[in-house]
Amino acid sequence: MARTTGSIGRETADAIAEKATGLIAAHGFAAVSMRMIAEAVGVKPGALYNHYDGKQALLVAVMTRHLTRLFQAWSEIEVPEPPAAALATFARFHVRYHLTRPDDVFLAYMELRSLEPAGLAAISALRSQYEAIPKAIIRRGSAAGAFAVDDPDIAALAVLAMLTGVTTWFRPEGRLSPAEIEDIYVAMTLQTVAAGQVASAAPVTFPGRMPPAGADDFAATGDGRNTKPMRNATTQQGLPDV
Amino acid sequence: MARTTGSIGRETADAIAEKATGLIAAHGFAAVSMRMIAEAVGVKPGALYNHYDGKQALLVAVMTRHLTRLFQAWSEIEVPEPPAAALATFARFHVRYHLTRPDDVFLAYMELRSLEPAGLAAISALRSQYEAIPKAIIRRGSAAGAFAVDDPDIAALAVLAMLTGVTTWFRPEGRLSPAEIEDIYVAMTLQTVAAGQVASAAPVTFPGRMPPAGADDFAATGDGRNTKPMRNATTQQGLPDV
DNA sequence: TTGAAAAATGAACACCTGTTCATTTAATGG
DNA sequence: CCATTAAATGAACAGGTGTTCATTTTTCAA
Repeated sequence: MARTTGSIGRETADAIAEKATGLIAAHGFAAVSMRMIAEAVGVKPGALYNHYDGKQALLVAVMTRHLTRLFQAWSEIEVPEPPAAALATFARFHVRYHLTRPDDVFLAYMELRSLEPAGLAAISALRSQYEAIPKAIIRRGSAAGAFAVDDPDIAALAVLAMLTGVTTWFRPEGRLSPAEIEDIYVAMTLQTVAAGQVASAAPVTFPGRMPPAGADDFAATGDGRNTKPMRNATTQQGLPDV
Repeated sequence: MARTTGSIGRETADAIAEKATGLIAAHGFAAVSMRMIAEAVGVKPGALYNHYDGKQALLVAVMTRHLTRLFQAWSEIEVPEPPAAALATFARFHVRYHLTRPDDVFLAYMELRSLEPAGLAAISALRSQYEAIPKAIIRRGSAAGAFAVDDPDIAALAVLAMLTGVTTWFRPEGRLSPAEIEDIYVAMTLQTVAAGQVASAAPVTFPGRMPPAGADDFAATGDGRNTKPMRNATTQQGLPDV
């Protein structure tokens, strides 16, 4: 025998994934070429194909790597039993992870559209698995009366969106430290699902057509969305259809 | 004189913007070619340049069109005086608009990275102007004691992220109608900023390194983010630095 | 109907894309 | 040290990119 697999190749493969993550997060998958990635790594384009089967495979690898790490990190967390404490723990974890590796998170959430069917199915499954964490906590807390939400699953998705949004404005040189940001988001998360308040106060009057009459040939673009007329629901009063 | 400007050109220009919006929202700016847009419109690629100066100018035009419409729609809304009602009105407006024109919203939030400096400055300014709406409401409600938030501006951004996130899972054929979804999100928004509760209960124990030790050459990718060590803040207890 | 201007065409351009492959370089177990 | 294999190279490929421009077609005011 002679040279063993992965002696130096593992390092290069990691470097490729790392540089690709940064570039794709910054410019988008389609905007980043294999030549750009190769140059960032310090290698010629052809070398990338010794480590990944192609651009699409690289994207799948990068996303899988991120989600695997995310699960690994969560599995190491000690989650307290009470729903409120559990949700607080999750919120803190999620925000901290996002502030630590914003590129990975951003990429995994944004480039699903760049995945071909095979990879999409795999990554979507992992993503759903992660979303199941806050869903389970909120469902449990809701059933136990610790939380009061209209719809536990939607509340979980709303909380996730809120927490994930931190990456859109966070700058390390900003006025708040990561720890302070964590505290703020944990508090807001708990408030969002908190029991003991009637939130739907103040009936809202909401006049006016909503979608400003745009080009009249707009309908041609519609893909069938929003065809169901909006009907007034329980807490609404006199809200005209759109 | 002869033929007047915009006789038929306005329609084509609108069709181009409309088709471009849908395609870019679906595949990303870089992944959509001028030839794809032209074909969707039913025209040859060269014709696009009779209406827009180029691909970049088209993106700027599409975003400006969306934000202009958004402001126009908001300006037609009657906003009640009390902060809670005002915020509820904004939340309902925001969710409804997003459910009505998800492509425009998604594109405007996601393709900022595809803008060159000139266009970026213009669009960012409009975006900040929109974010100022909930910021002002929450600041006012916070000062008046109607809301209790740690940081009004961050609360506004968090609420916006939460509301905008509705587009990531909404499907018109889903089990909830748009009106029901509006109600749920309005309620959650009000809860998020609600006064009268101590949310920061349950001290969280949070062991373990957070960023799972990845490639050791990761530092090379860092762009300076997260260099400040995380320090424990007020509501935290025994949370180790990352 | 005529003439001028707007709009669309079709072909061409220089360049960039992902990917391949025979060849060369480098590392390592025996 | 040497044979073997991993890894990197450099050149090439077929096709796609944004954009241009002279020409043709369409529209409408006079």
